[in-house]
Amino acid sequence: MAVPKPAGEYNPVDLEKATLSRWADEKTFARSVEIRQDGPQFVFLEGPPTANGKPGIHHVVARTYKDLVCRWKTMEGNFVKRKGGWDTHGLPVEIEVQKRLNLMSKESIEEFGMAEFNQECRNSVWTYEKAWREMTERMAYWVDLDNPYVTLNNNYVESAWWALKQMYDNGLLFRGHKVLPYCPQTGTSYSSHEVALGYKEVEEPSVYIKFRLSGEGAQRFNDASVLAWTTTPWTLPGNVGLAVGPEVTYIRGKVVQEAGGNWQGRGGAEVGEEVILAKELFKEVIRHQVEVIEEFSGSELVGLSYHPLFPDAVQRGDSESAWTILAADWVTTTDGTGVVHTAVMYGEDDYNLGMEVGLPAQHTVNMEGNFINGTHPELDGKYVKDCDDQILQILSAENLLYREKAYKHEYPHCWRTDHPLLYYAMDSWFVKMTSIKDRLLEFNDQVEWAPEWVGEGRFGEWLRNVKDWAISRERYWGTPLPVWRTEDGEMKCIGSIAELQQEVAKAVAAGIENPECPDDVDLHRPIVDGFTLVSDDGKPMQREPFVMDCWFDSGCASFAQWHHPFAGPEIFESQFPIDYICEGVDQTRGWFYTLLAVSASVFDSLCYKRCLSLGLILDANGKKMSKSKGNIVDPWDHFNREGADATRWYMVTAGAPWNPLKFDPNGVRETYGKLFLTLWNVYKFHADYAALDGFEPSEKPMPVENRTPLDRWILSRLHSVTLSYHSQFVSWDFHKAGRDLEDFVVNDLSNWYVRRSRRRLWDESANDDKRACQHTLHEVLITIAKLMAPISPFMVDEIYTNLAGESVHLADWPVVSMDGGEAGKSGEGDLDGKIIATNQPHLPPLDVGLEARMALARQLAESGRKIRVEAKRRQRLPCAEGWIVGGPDLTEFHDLLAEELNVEVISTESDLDRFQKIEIQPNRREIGKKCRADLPKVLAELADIEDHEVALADIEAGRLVLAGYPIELNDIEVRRLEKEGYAAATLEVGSDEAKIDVSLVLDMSQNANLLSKGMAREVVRRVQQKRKELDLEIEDTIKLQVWLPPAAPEILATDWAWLKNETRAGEASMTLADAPLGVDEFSVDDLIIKYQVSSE
RNA sequence: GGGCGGGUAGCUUAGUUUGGUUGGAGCACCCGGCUGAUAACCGGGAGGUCGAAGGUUCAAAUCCUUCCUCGCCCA
Repeated sequence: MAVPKPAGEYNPVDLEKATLSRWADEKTFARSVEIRQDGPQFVFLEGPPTANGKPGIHHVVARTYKDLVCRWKTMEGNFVKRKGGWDTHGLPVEIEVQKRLNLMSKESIEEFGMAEFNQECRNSVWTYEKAWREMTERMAYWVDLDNPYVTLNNNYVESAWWALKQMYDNGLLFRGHKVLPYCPQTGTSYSSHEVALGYKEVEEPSVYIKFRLSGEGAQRFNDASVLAWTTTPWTLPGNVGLAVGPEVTYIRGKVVQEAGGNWQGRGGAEVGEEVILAKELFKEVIRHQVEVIEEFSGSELVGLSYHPLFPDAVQRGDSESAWTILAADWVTTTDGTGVVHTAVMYGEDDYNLGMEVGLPAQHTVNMEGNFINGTHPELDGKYVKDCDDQILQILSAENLLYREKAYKHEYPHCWRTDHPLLYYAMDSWFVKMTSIKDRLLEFNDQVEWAPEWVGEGRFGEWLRNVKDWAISRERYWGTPLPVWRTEDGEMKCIGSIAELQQEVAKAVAAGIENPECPDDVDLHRPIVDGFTLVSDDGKPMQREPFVMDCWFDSGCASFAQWHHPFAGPEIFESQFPIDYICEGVDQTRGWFYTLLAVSASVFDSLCYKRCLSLGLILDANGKKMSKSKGNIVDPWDHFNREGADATRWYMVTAGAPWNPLKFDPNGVRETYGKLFLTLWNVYKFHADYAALDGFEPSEKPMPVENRTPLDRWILSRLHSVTLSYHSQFVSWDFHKAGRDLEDFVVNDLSNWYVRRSRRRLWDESANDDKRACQHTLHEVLITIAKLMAPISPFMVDEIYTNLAGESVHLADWPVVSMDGGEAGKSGEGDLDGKIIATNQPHLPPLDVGLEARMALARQLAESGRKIRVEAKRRQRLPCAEGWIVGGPDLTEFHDLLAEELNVEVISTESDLDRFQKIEIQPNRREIGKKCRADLPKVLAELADIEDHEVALADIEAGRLVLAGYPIELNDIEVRRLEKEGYAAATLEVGSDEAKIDVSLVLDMSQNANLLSKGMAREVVRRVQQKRKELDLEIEDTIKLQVWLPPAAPEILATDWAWLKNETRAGEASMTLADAPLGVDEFSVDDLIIKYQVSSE
């Protein structure tokens, strides 16, 4: 350590840039990690962002929480590796490229060339890498971006292949059909994560269709029609079944009258026509007068056949069950007709039912979203969503439509192209998550979630309803699915490059031609598609033409970042499972899930032990930030104005991390002005005087117990605040920690300690008190720097480096871990001054009594000012005497209070009655317990008591009974009120059990001595103001003339001498003569005082 | 439609677990004071149907019920 340099002015942008280059020069990040390499591992995993989107303020929020925990854990002595990562595959990348090159269909991509297309994707992935890097560095997120994991790298892909092979070997990977939300524009089905991005409210036709019974059913039910309901008319050509609830009650009704004049839309029914539907929905659906002919249960309908709506659309094949009524227990009567139209290929329930009973599984819609030729002459080749009207027209013309009406509901849309998705049965690959659901739930129970309700509620709920994970995508840019298949369905899953090479060699040996498969073969399409493997019985095997859900990629990050298992077990084993991850709450079903899904299915293990789930970031009006609304906050606006420190501190203290953050640019401004400027000025005050005085921090300081109460107080406060800050960190309450620390810096340190200490440092001669103050400030600043370093790493590093000679990020956390975890003693309560040992070797002595007494002294100072205002006694006119009545001994603060309150002498007065009388107040909590409903009566009688002294004596003697209830001491509170003639205020201190009244009484009398002092202060105040206006240096002397009016109180010699000294007036005169024109003047107590200041 | 979280002053929020005197702060506003104290500080004022209604209770921001509303997630 060395004598600190003067601080200079605070310019956050310059300071932060200089700090960044110092960190770069001194390799501070790397060193901060290396010096802890023998410490315990704290494993962090970076959730990989995609670099083909511009980073925004919400990324700064997430990165702040990642960074602060890693920095904190590092300072605690842990070895915290921080490998960066990039998510580089997936649909968003493809869409971006497709838009740019105008390749909006799969055909056009293939025409363009898959290899070329993927090359474009590979390049596009890095579009904003520079912007990300700059943002990351500027905000001081310490993460290793020079050796990041990248999901497109061969090593990464190979690890992902390995993981998939594990799943395959564990029997978790299977091929099937699945009805998925599908976008014909992008040619892709979507995972639930993606679908979730595009729900929109839309109004669509909802229709009731008449299905005419045929055969036996027609006879039994007199040619009635079964009514079914749908909101997707385009699925009607694919109808092959109707589902009813076997337990549900249905009716058959006969139309007996024409519809009324208020019939809307197409459709209808003729008199004499008969319809069947659920009894419960009958009134809601039927708009004709109808005679109910019979009631029966759904099971009576099961097995009956009906006439297909579009007879040519689907071939019956060998299906017996096609166009019959089927039983399904999931049919409800909450909406529709109690009869569910079933189109096997276009609904999940439909598909499952169809598979169960053997309905024909035939598409009526192709992959482009158009009706297949042969469906219906008017529909063939048309985009299904454009056909709603036409379909209704066709059905209406054949009298198969009963009613149509508009229906508003949430419907999923493509999150990229905004087109409505079609539920569509597709070839797909799945991971059988349903079979490991119990393990997922067990692992989740072991995760420490912040906040808890995300883990228990949202995530737990998701896991309890877990579905098999559809991991294949009919796309180009992604990790290829490493499965090869013969035409008749034999399969092989490849788990490494070496295995691929072996299999290729085997195929070549079997006479199948293959390209080279070198060690660095690119594990992407179309290269891997080019390999044809061979099955055990010699048949060629082609790769399944899918890539994997890019969420599978990032779900592999915990091990694929280390190229596990190909890189050997050491690194992986030391870095798994993860201690801490942190992302937005939107990752609950995203990354939080896929990490667990992969680790559970590959390692049968949890993946992360702690997960901080962050709230969304909203704009200042509470609206979600989005490009389209134009309410995006650019982090650089703040980096370049208030600095990254203030931006980070604001984000952390604006609310709990898991709550939505309304990002208010004014809040950043406030944080800058309040915390950072204040702290800088405290630091500047210390550093400037330290430099001036040649303060050497390493010299032996005065023992704390010998320092002034003010010093001991701020040091004890530092201890208390540090402990509670630490325990708030431990319980994830970073926002509370930050707010408390901010309060400490602004109120305790700056507004009280420094303000009360200024004069100590102004003294030019060397003395012990000044040295003690320097050491105290030094120690406080050092510890504050350490505490703030994780949240806002710049300014405190400048402070710490100047004061301690090295970067704060190499320093140790000031709190050492304790067994009980009881870290946060607030220092309240114990007024008698017991010092509580906390076994914290790096913190100064804790003295909770001193803290409590100082808190009281400060309250008294506030009271004193209030007394003056109420008594209209100006602050600069001293009072002769003041008394503190009651409470603990505050002798140690009497001088301080006298100065604060401008009172000549403060003393303790034990004779309460000299100033005060007592008053009895009810303790409602206590009386309420015993009196219950009679409380108001008791209170009324209590209020009627006139002589409180007597009443108190009665209570003490057990004689007082109110409304029939004996009143005891703990039923009341005794208050003290000041007698008239004194200006006074009373405070209540202490906790419920031991409440004490403390009063401050001021003597309001005046005399010549007081008036002289008061007048001297008035003059000093104006002269100082003038000195400032004249821009004089503090040490400059002045020439001063004062002209007093004859009625003014005399300024006594001692006060005049004090005045000259205070204002550094070398030459000074004071007369009662008339002043010349043009000099300065002020008025006080209706007197005009004139003065002139000039520099000497 | 279901789950979760929120709704407290013009704005940002504490307090709600464990009911108890007059719901606390900060920003902004108004008045006053103080200052060789920094984009300061201190005192006072104004500003609250604590989302609404009902219930429990002597007593509800706090507990219960229903509803409204916003957000997220799911369907």
